[in-house]
Amino acid sequence: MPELPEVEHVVRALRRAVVGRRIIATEVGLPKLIAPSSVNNFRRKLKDSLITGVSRRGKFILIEVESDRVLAVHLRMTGAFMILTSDDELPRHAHAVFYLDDDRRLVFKDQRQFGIMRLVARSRLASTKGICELAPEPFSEDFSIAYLRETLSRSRRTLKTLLLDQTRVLGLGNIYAAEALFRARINPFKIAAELSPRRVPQLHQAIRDVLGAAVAGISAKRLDLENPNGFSYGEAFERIWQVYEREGEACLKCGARIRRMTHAGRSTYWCPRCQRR
DNA sequence: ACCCTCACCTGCACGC
DNA sequence: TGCGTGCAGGTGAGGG
Repeated sequence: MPELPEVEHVVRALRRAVVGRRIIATEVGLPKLIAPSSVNNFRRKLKDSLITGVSRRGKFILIEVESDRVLAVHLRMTGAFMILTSDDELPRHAHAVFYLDDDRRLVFKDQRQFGIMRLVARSRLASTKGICELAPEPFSEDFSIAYLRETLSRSRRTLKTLLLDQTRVLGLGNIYAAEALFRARINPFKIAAELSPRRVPQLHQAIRDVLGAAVAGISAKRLDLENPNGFSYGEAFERIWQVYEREGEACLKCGARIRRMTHAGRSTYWCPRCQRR
């Protein structure tokens, strides 16, 4: 489910919940989750490790453990962490369980089984495939207007597709890509290289605004991993969705009917009046 | 190098 | 009730 703001929320919640805890034992019920590592190797390397920090790179959650290793986790569509006490029942699709030294369990569940976990040496993280190709963090100085202008100018893909490419623009997914384009009043089917240079700053600002507002909106909900009930991502920041899942509804800015089209395999929503070609 | 389509999975909502 | 279809917030492999 998650795009960068949701991942950031999980990182903060994990930080509160597990930093300083030691992993006593690990169980993995879905070997492909941690492939190509073997389950035995994975368990052995994590055994008795202190969790020293939790950070993020793009949509990867980085759980730092002793002996300078990092557990890089990607939630993909349906991955989620939760904290259980020793007598809570395991939820469906719980594929990895980390037993902590305070009698709680950190559980990774994933209905669609797309999520991945890789235990890598900290020194090799930056050169790890899947991570080394990622674009600059959207709130870093490296993600500048000049960077975006240069990136757009080199692509003949549509803006919608380009915004979903994590090696070009980091952090957006299908919802926030649509929201950012709406906010910038740019048509999703516009060829990236053909976007007028004077509109690049608007798009740049819209990307940061959408991601920033979502991070703030989720953070204000003060959700944590110990109380997963009642936690629906959609619910957490639904109010800021202005076009996503609003096909046929009136545009909040101009009243025209929001349209939806399948493009590059994904639903794309836009306002035909605010976001003319 | 680029870009598209499909594949990876389960589950849910919908129409017949 | 069941069954088929389409859809879901992500990405990677493989092909043109």
